[in-house]
Amino acid sequence: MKSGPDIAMVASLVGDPARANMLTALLSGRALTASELAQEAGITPQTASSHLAKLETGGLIEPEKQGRHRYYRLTGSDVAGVLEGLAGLAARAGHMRVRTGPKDPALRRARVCYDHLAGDLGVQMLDSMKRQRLIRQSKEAMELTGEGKRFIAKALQIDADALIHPRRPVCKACLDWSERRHHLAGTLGAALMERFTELKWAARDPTPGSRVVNFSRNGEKRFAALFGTGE
Amino acid sequence: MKSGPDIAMVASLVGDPARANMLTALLSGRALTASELAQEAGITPQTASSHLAKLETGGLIEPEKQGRHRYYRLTGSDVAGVLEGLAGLAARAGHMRVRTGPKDPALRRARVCYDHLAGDLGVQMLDSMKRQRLIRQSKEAMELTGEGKRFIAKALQIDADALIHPRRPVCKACLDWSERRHHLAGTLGAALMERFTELKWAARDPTPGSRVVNFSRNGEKRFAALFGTGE
DNA sequence: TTCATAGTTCGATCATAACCGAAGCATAGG
DNA sequence: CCTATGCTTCGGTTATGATCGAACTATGAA
Repeated sequence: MKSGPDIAMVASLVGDPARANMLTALLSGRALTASELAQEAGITPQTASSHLAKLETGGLIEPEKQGRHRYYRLTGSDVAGVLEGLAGLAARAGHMRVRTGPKDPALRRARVCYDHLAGDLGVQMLDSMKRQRLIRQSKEAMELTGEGKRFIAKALQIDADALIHPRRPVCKACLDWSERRHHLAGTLGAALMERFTELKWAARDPTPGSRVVNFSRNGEKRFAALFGTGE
Repeated sequence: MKSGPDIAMVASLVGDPARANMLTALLSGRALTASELAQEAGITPQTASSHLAKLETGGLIEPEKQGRHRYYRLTGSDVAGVLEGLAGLAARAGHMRVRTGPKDPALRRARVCYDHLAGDLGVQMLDSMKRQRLIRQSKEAMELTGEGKRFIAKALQIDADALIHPRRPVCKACLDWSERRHHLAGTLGAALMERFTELKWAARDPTPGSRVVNFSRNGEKRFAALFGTGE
């Protein structure tokens, strides 16, 4: 009787708190070992192993053997997209996890969303780029303008032509769960994030599963000079 | 320790097969009564009532009382988007539901995806519109061209300016799980689907939770004349 | 070789939640 | 009023699956 993809199968994989914690940790875009993920989820390695096997056969993550470690990563950005979508629904319904930790404000200010910048600063950046006409939003379409291309070349040494990718857009709006507005994804979003870390304006928090991005004093100033809100 | 939206909460709601069936039925865009949804999921009304209450407090569906009936609908197209995303992941991993029913081929040919056309014909239509330069896809951006505006006005009496909506794009690519390619969503996609039914080219299958779209003989011919593949 | 660490498999326990029968409200229509 | 229908609440049963202890395999280091 029933046909079509078995969405309950996939959703139930994400529906377990331990697995959801693991997947959220992997949203950082980094590959993590089985034990790191176990710690992240607050469970023993045995239990984690069982969960990871399920996630793997479910096609959500893929392993990479390296010595005696097994590194796991998300199988693609489409998985990340669905996870972010679920986060959006949860945030909209006001279903936050109760234990709000000390890192929460930092997470809301700046975090990595798979491979690009999200949070308050991420939203600010996209806003500013639109205001400065570096990005044009016509209807739903987002595009880097000529001025935008010159801007990223001059200020950040990013070649716009190098951003073109067969399977991924240059500019893409990504809904930010903490701000409930859009930030910039796509190859441009990824390139900018990479540039910020290269320039040491910002660095990912070193703790394994963390998505927090810490801006240096100088980096924050430079960032504000380019994308500041106080015009 | 943990912070952020509770994605496990939402995902586990979708993760139960009975609830997933209900949600999939609601993907048709129609509002369905509690008993229709119970039948759709193959469970008794008591059980369904409990599930529906959970989905409601989870913010995925909303009720509307009408006499002694309670009609339920999805709370928004963002919910539909996440459900389609999950379907995409399931299809990619090859996790189809085993019981492939007789309606399956019809479902793959043409179905409604919330409020627009999906399936083989939906993908064909978008392809054809691009080929005819009615829609231009620059990088990731999709836009209705001038020629496209004239075309929909002349052939289908759709006013392009009336499609502009503050919170919804005109053209939007939506991943099709059965074809693994994009079809057309957005206000234009919805308007086209509406036009097809008004013109009696196509009609939704009358059985409650069905997403199947049946084209009439004449409708299929007219559709092919506009968006046919055999050029 | 021996030891330590990373990860898995097995078995048993235990809690959650899906399910239905029966009874209880509410609305519509006589 | 009474009756039928749509839906919900309550209680008890049952099954699934998350969890961990213990034992096992594999890789690397000494």
